[in-house]
Amino acid sequence: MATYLDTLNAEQRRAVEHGVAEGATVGAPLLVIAGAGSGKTNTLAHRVAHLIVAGADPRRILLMTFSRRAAAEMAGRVERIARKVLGENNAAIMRDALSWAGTFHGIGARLLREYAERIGVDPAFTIHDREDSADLMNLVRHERGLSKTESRFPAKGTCLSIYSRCVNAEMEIEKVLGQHYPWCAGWAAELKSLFASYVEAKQAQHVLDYDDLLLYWSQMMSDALIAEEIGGRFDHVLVDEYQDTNRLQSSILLALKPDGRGLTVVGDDAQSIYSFRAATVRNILDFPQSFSPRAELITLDRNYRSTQTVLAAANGVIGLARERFTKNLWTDRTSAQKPQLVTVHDEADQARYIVEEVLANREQGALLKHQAVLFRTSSHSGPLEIELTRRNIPFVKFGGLKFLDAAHVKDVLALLRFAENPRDRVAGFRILHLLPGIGPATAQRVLDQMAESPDPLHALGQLPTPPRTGADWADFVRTVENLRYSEWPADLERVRLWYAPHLDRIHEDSETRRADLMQLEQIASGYVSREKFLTELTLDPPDATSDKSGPPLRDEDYLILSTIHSAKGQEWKSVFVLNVVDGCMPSDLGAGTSAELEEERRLLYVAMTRAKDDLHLVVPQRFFTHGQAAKGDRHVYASRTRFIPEQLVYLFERTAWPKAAAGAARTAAQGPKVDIGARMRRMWR
DNA sequence: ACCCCCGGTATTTTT
DNA sequence: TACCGGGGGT
Repeated sequence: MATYLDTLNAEQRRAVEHGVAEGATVGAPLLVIAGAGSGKTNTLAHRVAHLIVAGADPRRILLMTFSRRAAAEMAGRVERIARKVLGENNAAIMRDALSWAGTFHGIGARLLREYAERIGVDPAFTIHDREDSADLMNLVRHERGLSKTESRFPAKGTCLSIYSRCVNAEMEIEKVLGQHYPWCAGWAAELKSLFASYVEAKQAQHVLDYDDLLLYWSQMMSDALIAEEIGGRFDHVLVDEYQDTNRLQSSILLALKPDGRGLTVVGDDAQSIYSFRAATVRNILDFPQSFSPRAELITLDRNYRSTQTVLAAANGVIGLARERFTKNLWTDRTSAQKPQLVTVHDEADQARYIVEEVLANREQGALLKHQAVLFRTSSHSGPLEIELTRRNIPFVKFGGLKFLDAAHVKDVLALLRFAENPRDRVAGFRILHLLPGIGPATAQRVLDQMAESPDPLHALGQLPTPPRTGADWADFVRTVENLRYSEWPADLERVRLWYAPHLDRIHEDSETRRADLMQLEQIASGYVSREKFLTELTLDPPDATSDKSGPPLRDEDYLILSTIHSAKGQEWKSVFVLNVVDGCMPSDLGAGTSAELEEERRLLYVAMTRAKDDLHLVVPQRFFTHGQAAKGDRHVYASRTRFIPEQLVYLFERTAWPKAAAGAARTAAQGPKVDIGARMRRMWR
């Protein structure tokens, strides 16, 4: 009968079939503890498909994942499985089926848009990303005179982080300050009033920030009627990566399904790496006891991804964790090859080593795509990126700087957002500032006058031309008015035409930036409306940057570079981890409290468990320090990460690179050790 | 309004 | 180093 479940092991099958009986699909709450590589995604996809096959309405299934990418992948898998089982005749069920698959933030935005009128929110609200939020916080901070305090007041980013943690952890500000920002503890009262003003500013401007998408959702659920209505829309609620959710998210979940029936959460406490975002493993650990009777617990500890040797090393690392709740993973994939602990001279050699190995692997038939280089911090890949570019090896990088962070891209988006929501001052300020002759004072005045009017765009058209703006002003006003009623995607062309002269004026390299804007236009054409485009782009920015601009290299082969955070849930045949030294892993900045240190340990564990066949941990011995001339040689010696102490080294094969003989031959070719040119120049300084 | 210079400082990970 | 914010001059 259900032969499509035959590929699953006993535990996976239990997880898939839980609560599904003859004629019924909604069962008691379920917690699946799924170790790395234990077929978690596959199990969850099969569960959803199984529910549908058993009669659940796919439009009444809410599936929340950590990232949009994961949601899309999951929806695709579910559809493939279900279509196969249902046969083409019944496959119509699957049309637009899993419409409620997304991130907490994405689903929140959608629900809030829908319920806006009932909760007194403008349905045309725009969403601030992290940077916009920081800008607004800064604005308020200045208005309140907090930028000129006697002793230094926390910077805008810090203020926003504190605010964010209060919201997401559902914690009092005093407690947050004490636990996470002790150096700001003296400012509690000022911060409180700052946050009050920040909230008022957001409301006046019809703007929500990331945290609001959860907070408003959660608040909306405290109304019994609305809670019942929204909860009643879904028979099943499934959450992936539950270890990386925060208290606010768990409140929402409990409000959706107070008795837990129809609720499934999946996660692995050993892979919890987002506590800086207020995620707490308590959510997953306390889940079973949150209901009565308690939630069913199923553990998946058979790993299908990695070889036994890779797993042994990863288990070794996580085995030293201070506290741990999950069992060791096991596998029957044997291998003679232990993971490698490779000592190299410095970061430049690290890059050369990786290029050499990657190319050797490719000669052996492994696509570049099946290999990945992981690192703690986005900037760690700098030297490698240079080497890859030099050797003409295509790569795509995940994490770190985003396409959307580029000034010119933000300008264009700001104009669109301003047209969509003319009360959005951050957008308005940014766009007004582009006009020659308009500085902070004029921009402020314009926005103030707009804010007073019930129809801000009309008010804008009525304003006298500010001095020294000339034709640019009329041009601007006309463009905004034309954008008032969106024609999508034609809006974007309007914006581009308006922006072009400013781009040329402001930026030297307008040519390359123009290419980015063309790419943006390409992305935009994939969205059905301006509102959708702006919302989704904010909630799910394109997360890869490649070395080539232009259309993403879809079919081509390329090497993956990724922060460990962005590598979550993924796997590759070969994995290289950069800078496995103290100071990078753990990061100097994250080694403060023991909780932070434990999270850094899990981070290394996550990195290691991404590897299927080969794992290379690279340990550069020497780091050039920052803050010196380009050819300076001030450096520090680094030591292997404390997470792999002597007692674990036997789990690895230790190698050094370059091999001694090759090294001797190479020295001469290794680029100038003595920079004669620099010496000559220095003679005259 | 805008440009330039100076001094202080933070510096990760992401929806 | 790089970036920001402030101050001062045009």
